[in-house]
Amino acid sequence: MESYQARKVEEKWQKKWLDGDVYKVNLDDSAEKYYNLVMFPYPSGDRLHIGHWYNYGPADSWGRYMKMQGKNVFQPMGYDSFGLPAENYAIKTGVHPSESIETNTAKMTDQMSKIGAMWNWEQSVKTSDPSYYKWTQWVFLELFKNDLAYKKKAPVNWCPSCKTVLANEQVQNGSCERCKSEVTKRDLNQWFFKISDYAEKLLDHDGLDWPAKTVTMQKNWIGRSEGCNIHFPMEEGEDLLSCYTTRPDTIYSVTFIVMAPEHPLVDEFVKGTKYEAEVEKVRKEISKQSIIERTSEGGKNKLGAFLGKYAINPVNGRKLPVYIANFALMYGTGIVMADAHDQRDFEFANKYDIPLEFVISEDGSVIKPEDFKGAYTGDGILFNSGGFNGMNNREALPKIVEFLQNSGNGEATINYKLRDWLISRQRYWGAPIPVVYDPEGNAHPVPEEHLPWVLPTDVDFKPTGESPIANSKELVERTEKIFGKGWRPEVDTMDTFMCSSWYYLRYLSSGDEGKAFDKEVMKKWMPVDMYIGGPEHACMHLLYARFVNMALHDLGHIDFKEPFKKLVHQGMVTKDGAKMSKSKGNVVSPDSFVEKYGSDVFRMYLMFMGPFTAGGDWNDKGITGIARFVDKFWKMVCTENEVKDEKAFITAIHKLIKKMTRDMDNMHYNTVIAAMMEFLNLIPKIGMDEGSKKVLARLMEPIAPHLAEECWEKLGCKGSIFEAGWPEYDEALTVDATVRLGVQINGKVRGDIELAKDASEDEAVAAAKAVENVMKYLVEGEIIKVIYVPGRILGFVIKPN
RNA sequence: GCCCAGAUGGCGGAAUUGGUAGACGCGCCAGACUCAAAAUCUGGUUCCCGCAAGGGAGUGAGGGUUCAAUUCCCUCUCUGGGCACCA
Repeated sequence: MESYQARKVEEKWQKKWLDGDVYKVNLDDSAEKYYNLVMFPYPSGDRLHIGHWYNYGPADSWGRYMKMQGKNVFQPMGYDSFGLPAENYAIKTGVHPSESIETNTAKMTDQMSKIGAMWNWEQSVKTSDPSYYKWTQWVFLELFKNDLAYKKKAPVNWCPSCKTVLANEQVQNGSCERCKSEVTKRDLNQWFFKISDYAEKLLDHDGLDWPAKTVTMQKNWIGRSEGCNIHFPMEEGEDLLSCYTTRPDTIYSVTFIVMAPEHPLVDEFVKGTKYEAEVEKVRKEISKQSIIERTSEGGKNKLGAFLGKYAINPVNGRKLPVYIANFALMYGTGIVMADAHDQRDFEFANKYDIPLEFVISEDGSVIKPEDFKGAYTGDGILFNSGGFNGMNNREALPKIVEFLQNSGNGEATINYKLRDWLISRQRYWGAPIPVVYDPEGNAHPVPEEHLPWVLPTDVDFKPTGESPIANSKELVERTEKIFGKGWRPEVDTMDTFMCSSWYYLRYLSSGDEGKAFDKEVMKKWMPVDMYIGGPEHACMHLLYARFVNMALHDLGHIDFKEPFKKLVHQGMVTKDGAKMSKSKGNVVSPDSFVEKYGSDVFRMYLMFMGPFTAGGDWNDKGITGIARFVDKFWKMVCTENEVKDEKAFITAIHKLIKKMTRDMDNMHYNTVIAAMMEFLNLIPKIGMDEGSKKVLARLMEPIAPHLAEECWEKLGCKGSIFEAGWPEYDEALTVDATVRLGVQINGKVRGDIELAKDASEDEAVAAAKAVENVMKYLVEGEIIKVIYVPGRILGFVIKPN
């Protein structure tokens, strides 16, 4: 018998699928909709790597499983084609990105079709197409017009290698998320989105079926903290220093104040005084510190300077010297009350000889900082705290807030770590920010009729740190022609995360150039039912997309708040337990394996390696097991066979459907495949029924689509396998007539017995006593307890004689 | 430092609500076919003792609850991920 010819078969079906309309979607179909979305790739010139396959293969299997259940599945695919990868590739090869994007996406589309996935290419998008970024610009303008976008001069993250600014989310451990270079700070005039306005809404994940870990990561990133602003009057003058604290219970211990070096009041305080020179010097030193030095690692090196001013503690009148300090950030109010109950303050005070006082101790007895090596950060009983003496500090906390509030010296406040989203980029290959400036320098939106506000081509796109399109004559001429002499265009482009924050809506427009998206179609199709992609996007893309979606909702454009109902992250494929990387030289390239075994086998082996969300370890030889299985399956279909044991066969097939259904529901593809293997191993014993071959083919459809179709055809079936759908099982038929169960004596297995599934305890005990090895132990003592769990276990507890 | 996830044979990994640990696959061993090899097929394969029947140990380490623990509780070690001077 001929072995399964994977390549020939797959080529045949891929052609049929591309030419036919089985996989085309009718968005108006009345069947239950299912929006199955995978994070789209950026197009590179390279072949698909194993990560692509691990993402797209199993995701397609999920879509097929939904389609087998009769749902109208929408499974689009497109390209995140603006951005650094495409631009860097263009710089390297000298080919203009707009050209390389065309060739690379065409190549990639071809490869992705060879996975044998049912992508809806008719609804594809490319974020760098003017017909797409026209609407990205429209979204920007909607935010701008509604006060959710603004331009501001601020110290921002700068990547010296990428020569552009980065959003906070793109800085990881002080390094650029993309190129790993160390990020520095620069004062620049940049565009921001007010994502911080949405902090509270973004914290709410109710109704979302997301991994708990991702939700936690977003919550930590947003960083809500409840505290209190306390106002300290200056010794001289009218200024009030407002300090944010989560520990108002330590207010009586405050002995000094620290301010962020960037705080605008610092200049006011030292200008023209004898402290100015020293403060300037220290500030310069701090500004030279990298983010890492100033934050995590620099924790040991406290640095600051006295401003020559004093504030007054409103609760006890103490005179508090005011300092700048490197550890004080522009978070909260940028001013911090400092005391001996905080480790950082404690270290700073020791370095600069500032007095310290405790107000909390374990039992309320008076303790002195001089007797301690570090801060007292624990809880306890208050002392030297006016009317709050003797109280537990945590119980006193709300009362102190109330006291401050009543005396006008403070109020409860909530702070978030989430900062506004910086979207300007000083790079060429991105959507131009659709803003122009009048001769006075005021920003104006480019009216919608002039969208797309196209990216000029008459520039050198190599990054210099200045925006490349600043040198475009065409852009300036265009601006002056439309708006008048002296008007100037914005020359920064948008963060590509902006492009990808709404693409799932654009897919549903079917490329309509007249509007961003179709309200009616969206009403039916959104939110996305299943979103599959890497966990690295937890605090970037997934946060931005939720924000943009919520903003569009609040502006009345769409009627759903959350874009992604269910989210799943695929795991990582490793080689010998290690991350694959070019530098380690342990990268597995899919091509040769796909060439040799076919796409079904390759996809199935990836799914077989481990649970989808956990990933797995690639083994060059392991894939042969799947190849053998596919061949075995094909031969089983081609061989005439008959059932040898009717009862056992029926039970086995119903059990198989049940197990595969349950494991498919949970994306446990590894055990789905194992179940089918087990069934095939059973056939020599129980036989195989001709009619049931069709059932097996249907079960294989999601995980090995080419093979399934070929078998379907071979078995003489007409029409799409999807019309037959996913097989159903009868629960009553999944139960074996007899069960084998272990017999335990004092917790140790001493034998096993075969019983009718509903055997009584007496029958079970009788059967057990017939087992010689069981009896051997039973006679050694007196049975004091029998545990019988039908179908599971029979246990004896005996007391030795 | 804080938070989360995990640790099971030579390897990847299975194990409904606590109920015969090691499914399935790789690898390995033996056999069949072959002049031979590959491919394929059959059997075996957690470790230790034993010809076998069987016994002992065993799911990162140590304790606990239970007739029974990979599963529940406590302590610890290691690995991966995230956050990190956020007052």
